[in-house]
Amino acid sequence: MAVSSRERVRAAAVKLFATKGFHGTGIRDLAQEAELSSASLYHYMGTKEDLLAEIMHTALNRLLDAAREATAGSTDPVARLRTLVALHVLAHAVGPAETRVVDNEVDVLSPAAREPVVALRDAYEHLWAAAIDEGVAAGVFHTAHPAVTRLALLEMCSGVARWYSPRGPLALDQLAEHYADLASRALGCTSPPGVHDLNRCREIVAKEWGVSV
Amino acid sequence: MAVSSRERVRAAAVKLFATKGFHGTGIRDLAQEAELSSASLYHYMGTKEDLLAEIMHTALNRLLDAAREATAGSTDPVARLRTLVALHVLAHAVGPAETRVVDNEVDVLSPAAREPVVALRDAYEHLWAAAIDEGVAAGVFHTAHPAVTRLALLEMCSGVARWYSPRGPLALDQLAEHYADLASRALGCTSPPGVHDLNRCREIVAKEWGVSV
DNA sequence: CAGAGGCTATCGATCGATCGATCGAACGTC
DNA sequence: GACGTTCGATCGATCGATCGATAGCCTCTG
Repeated sequence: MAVSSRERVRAAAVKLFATKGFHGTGIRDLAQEAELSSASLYHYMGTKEDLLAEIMHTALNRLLDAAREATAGSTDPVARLRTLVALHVLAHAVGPAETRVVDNEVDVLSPAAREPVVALRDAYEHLWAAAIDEGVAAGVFHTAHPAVTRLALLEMCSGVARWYSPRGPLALDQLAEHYADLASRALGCTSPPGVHDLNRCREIVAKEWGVSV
Repeated sequence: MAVSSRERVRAAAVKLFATKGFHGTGIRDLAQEAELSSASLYHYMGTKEDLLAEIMHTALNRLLDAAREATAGSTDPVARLRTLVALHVLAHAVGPAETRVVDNEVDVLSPAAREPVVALRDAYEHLWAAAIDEGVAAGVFHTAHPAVTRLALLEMCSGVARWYSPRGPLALDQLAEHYADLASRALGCTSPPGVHDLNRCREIVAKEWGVSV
């Protein structure tokens, strides 16, 4: 067997939840996509909501781990933020389905299931907040409302998952670099682009997401 | 009767579609929110999908009309783009529910119902594209990939509907101005902020959305 | 080595609940 | 009596989930 049933169920859920939404995806849709009976589905998952929550956990943990690894050891706030932007954009470009599920379906979780997911998201956003705040404190970023700017940039970068196509004219590394430039400029960054290691981001994405970038 | 049943049905749909999603909202949920029986709902709508499509049409037409009115007569691309950004942000801040429905539920429409909605959205985005392209041609904007930058800025501004709260520390006009600054900077705008008339945007939003801004 | 027992993976059939939608009837107003 | 508005009752379809059963495989035992 090339891929296990467990993996097929997960892949089916990511694909269908992303395109049709959680409530728009039926158990029978899932079963058909995974090439299993609807009864067999329950051998690999708890409830439909459990399946959604599990997808969100793995996706957010992967993003958080990747972000920590990519910025580890970097003290320059400008380079760190550019790295965070590039990684975020790459992740959303190579795994748009998973990302859309995480971004759009959080509200369908029950409060008990939502809480740890939101905590993971907050931990991730804290990396951005720290880089921005340090840059402002160091005088390399200039923004009147750092928290608002952080949200604006995050939304800007997450939007990539809603429109990017690998068949478009832009290669992945150009896309990531362009977004890093947009973010730097929006933050009023006066210093030169600096050396943030885009190749390191590509390697991490390739490793964590299991794709060639 | 303070508000007509027709208005209550529409308001209920906007609220519930925004918070629970189209497929997550049942006919009976709609009826309860509108204080009507589920049978009476059908006196004011066609199918549930018709109701969704009608909401999207009115919302997008309003945004498109407001954008055209706000930028009418303005020849300066910088001022025009700042106006578009400010208007977009204000609209998403005062009507987040309607906006989220338009942004998140387009895919649930059948192809026949989706087509005119997408056409409206394309017409609106064309206003942005024209302002950006003219600014690049005039040498006041500097961006290597204008189309990508347009998408990035649109996503950034639409994101406001996902987090803004009127109880936050930022007033609406500060928010709009801040986003105009972010967009100008991201576009590599070198000229001074210029005179884009934020008050005009506020008046248009107040008129079209029926709220005090 | 035979075979009993248990474990994993799968299924068809079916459960009660809810879905979107429709019907005929009753209400009040002109 | 015609019209606009509302409703209770109910339709067939589909929902998420569970049931008991089966087929294949591994392990332990005599």
